[in-house]
Amino acid sequence: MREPLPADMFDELCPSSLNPIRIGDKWAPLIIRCLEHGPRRFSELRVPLKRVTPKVLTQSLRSLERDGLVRRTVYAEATPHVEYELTPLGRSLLEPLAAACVWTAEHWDELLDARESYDHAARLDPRPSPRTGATASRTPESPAA
Amino acid sequence: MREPLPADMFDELCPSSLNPIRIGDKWAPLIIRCLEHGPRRFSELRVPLKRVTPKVLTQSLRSLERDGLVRRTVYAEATPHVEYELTPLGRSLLEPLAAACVWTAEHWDELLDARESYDHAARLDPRPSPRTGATASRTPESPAA
DNA sequence: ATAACCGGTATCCCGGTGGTAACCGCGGCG
DNA sequence: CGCCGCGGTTACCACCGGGATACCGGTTAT
Repeated sequence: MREPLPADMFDELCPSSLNPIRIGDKWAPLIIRCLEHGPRRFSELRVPLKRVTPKVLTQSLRSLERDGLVRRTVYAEATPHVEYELTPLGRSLLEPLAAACVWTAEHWDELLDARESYDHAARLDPRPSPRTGATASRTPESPAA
Repeated sequence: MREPLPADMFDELCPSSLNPIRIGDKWAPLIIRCLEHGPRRFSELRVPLKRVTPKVLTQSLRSLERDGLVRRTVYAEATPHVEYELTPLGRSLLEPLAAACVWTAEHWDELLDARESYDHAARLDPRPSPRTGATASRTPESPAA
């Protein structure tokens, strides 16, 4: 809980942006998962989210704060700092978020295969004008070539 | 299944764009729900999705097709037409999609309240420079006024 | 012949998201 | 004193999603 977040928490190739199931803006789900096990400071979050610039991280955090999913607390003690943590409302998102992760884990390969074959077919058949790509099941029109 | 889709299937104020849980692009979840009970033709989909221009609807359908979630079939019979239907992979999305809908239904009010009070506070306190907005819990710095 | 329907495309445009880089005030510390 | 880390902010900019409008080629209906 207090141990620092691992810098490689998110795979470089993490397909969150390609994932059909999304929560909030581009980085919101990753932020939520970073906060899953307790409050975190801004600079702590920057470790696993090293691809996120401070501006964008601030934007995302503000948006989450606005939606009541994250609470921002300023500690003005000797060493002042800021902590972000999930509100109960934010915690309630963990469940559907986990469900989304499960779906992705289970079907990611299928989705990638589908994309690959779709793109492959599109390269072979750069749809002339009336889209002859997807062959009809009954009485297909004459295929190209 | 073969009865036409209701034109008012989606509320004018349907907050899908504000929903923190999203699937695919802006219209994808609505399209998926339109296809939930059987194949649909392009012009059938345009009825409930009347706010979606044909270009954008085509884009969304192509994207879903590319991801293997929707199958596009051209029937070149006497009266040629096109049908879209969910693939098994697309059907598997219905479950997390429903979970997302449940979450939104349960927490929509909380989220709206949070936004309202956040925006209200922001108007009262147009953050001067160092953000004094969120009061610290211990040893808060002197609040404005 | 002509009009309508179907399933889209083509073109233009606009706004928002997200990225880069630089800078900032504050406090602590060597 | 100067510098660093913290937690950002500001300015600028490129890209892309999405919207508006118009058009299109084929087929059927009138």
